[in-house]
Amino acid sequence: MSTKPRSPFLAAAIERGFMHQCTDLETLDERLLAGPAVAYVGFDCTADSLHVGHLMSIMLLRLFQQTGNRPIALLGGGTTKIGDPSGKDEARKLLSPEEIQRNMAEIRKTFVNFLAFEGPNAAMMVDNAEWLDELKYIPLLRDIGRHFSVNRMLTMDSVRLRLERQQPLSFLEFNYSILQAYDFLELARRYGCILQMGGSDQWGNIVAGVELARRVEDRELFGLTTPLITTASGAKMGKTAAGAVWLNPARLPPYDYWQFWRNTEDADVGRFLKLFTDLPLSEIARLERLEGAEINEAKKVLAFEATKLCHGAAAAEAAAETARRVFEEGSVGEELPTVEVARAQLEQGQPLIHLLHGAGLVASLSEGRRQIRQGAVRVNDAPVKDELWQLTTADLDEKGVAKISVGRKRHALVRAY
RNA sequence: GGAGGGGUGGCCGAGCGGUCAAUGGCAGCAGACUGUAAAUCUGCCGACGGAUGUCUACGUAGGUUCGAAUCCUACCCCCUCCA
Repeated sequence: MSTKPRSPFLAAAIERGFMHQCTDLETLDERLLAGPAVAYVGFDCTADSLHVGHLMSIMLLRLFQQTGNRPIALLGGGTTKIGDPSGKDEARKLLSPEEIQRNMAEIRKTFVNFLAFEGPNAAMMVDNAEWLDELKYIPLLRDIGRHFSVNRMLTMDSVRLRLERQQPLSFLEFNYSILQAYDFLELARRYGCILQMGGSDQWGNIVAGVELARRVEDRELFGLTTPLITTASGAKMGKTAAGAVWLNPARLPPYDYWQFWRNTEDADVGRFLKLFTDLPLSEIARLERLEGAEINEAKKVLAFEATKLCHGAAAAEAAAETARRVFEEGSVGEELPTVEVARAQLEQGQPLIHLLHGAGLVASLSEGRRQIRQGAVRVNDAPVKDELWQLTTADLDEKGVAKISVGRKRHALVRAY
C-alpha cells in the first residue's frame, strides 16, 4: 500500500471513500491495469428489497463497471437458505424456497437501475442456488471441507462473537462461510471472477474464499471491503420513522427516498455525494464548500442524484418538484401520499385521526390522537388541537384537495371524489 | 441422560402474587430553537372514535388464587457444568 493505485477503479474507489480493507492492493492494482476484470458482490435474499445498507456495495459494482470492468451481482438464492451469522446474535428464521424466490425476483429489479446489462462489459446477475443446490455432502467435505480448519473458523468474528456472548450458533450457520467461499471459487471458475467485494462484516467470508481458491487450485483471488457507514452523529445509517430505507419503490416511494437523502446531516453531505452519486469529484468539492443554510443546495443535489440512480430521472424530478412546492411554497405536490374520500362522506365530516391513519402519517388511531394532543397536526397549515376534529368539504380547495400534516416534514393529501 | 441458569415491549434490561400496559437506557415521533441539519431543552412512545373504560401483551399450554409477568405442572427453545 506504499504506492497509490493507478488502476482507474482502485484509484476512484479510494478517492471516493469505498475502501476499507483489501487482501492485496498492489497485486490487484497490477491485475486491473492489465485489462478488464470480473468482480462480484453477494446479496442475501432475506427480504423483497435491498436497502441503503446495500447501496455502497451496489455503487461499488457500478464504479467497477464504469471503469471498464465486468460486475456480477450474485443473488444468494442458495446461501439465504442457510443464513449468514455475521453480525447477528441469533439465527433468523428460515425462509421457505418460495419466499426466497419471490424476494429474488424483486431484488433483481433494483440492479437493472444501477448496472448496465448490455454492452461489452455487461453486468451479470447470477443465483448461487444454481450450484449450491446441487452439492453432494461427501464430495463437498472431501474437496472443500478438508481445506477448512475448524480451529481457524472458530476465530472468525462471525463465529467467535456468538460463542463469546454465549449465543447459539447452529451447525447450519457455521457452514455459511464455507458456502460463500465456495461461491467465490465457482465464480472464478465459471466467469474468471478475481475479486469479491462487500461490507466490512464480510471480510472473514471473503478471505475464506480467497484462501480456498489458493489451496484448491492455486488460483489467486482478491477481496476488498467497504467501511461501515454511520452518520456523523454516530447512528447507523438508513433508519427512518418507517423503518429501513428500501430501494424498491413498492416498499418506499421515490418521494420518501428523496426525502431521506434531503434530510442528510450537514457533516455527511460530501461523503455521501462521493459514495452515492456519480458526480465528478470537482463538482462535489464545489458543493462541499457551501456553508450554513447553503448546504441545503448540496443536499438537494444529493437527493436528486441518488433518487435518479435508484428510481430514474422522472421520479427524481417529480419528487424534487413536490418537495419544492411543499417546503418552499407551502403548497402541495402530486407525490405526497394521498387518501381518497367520497365527497358525500366529507359532507358529513370525516374524523381527522382516520384520515391521518389512512394516509399513513400515523401508525394507529391512537397515535393520531396523541399527535393532535401534542399539537403536531395541521390541516391546510392551520393547527388542529381537537382530537375529534372532523374534516369537511369546507376544508377542500377548488381542486377538492386538503393538506394534512404531522410535524414539519410529513404531509399528505385528502382528495374528494 | 443428569444438575443448574435462562426465555419480558423495536433492542438492551429491571420487576419475581395485587398499586404492572410493566422502572431505566437506546432507538423512534412531536414541540421549542433552526436551515426539511446538528446540538440542546420539553413532551410522547401497545391497541380500541373522546375513556376514573375495554381488549391484547412478559417462550407455549394448562392449573392454583378474589387476583399471576411474578406461584405450580407439562412442553418447547437457549446457555453452563457433568456423563
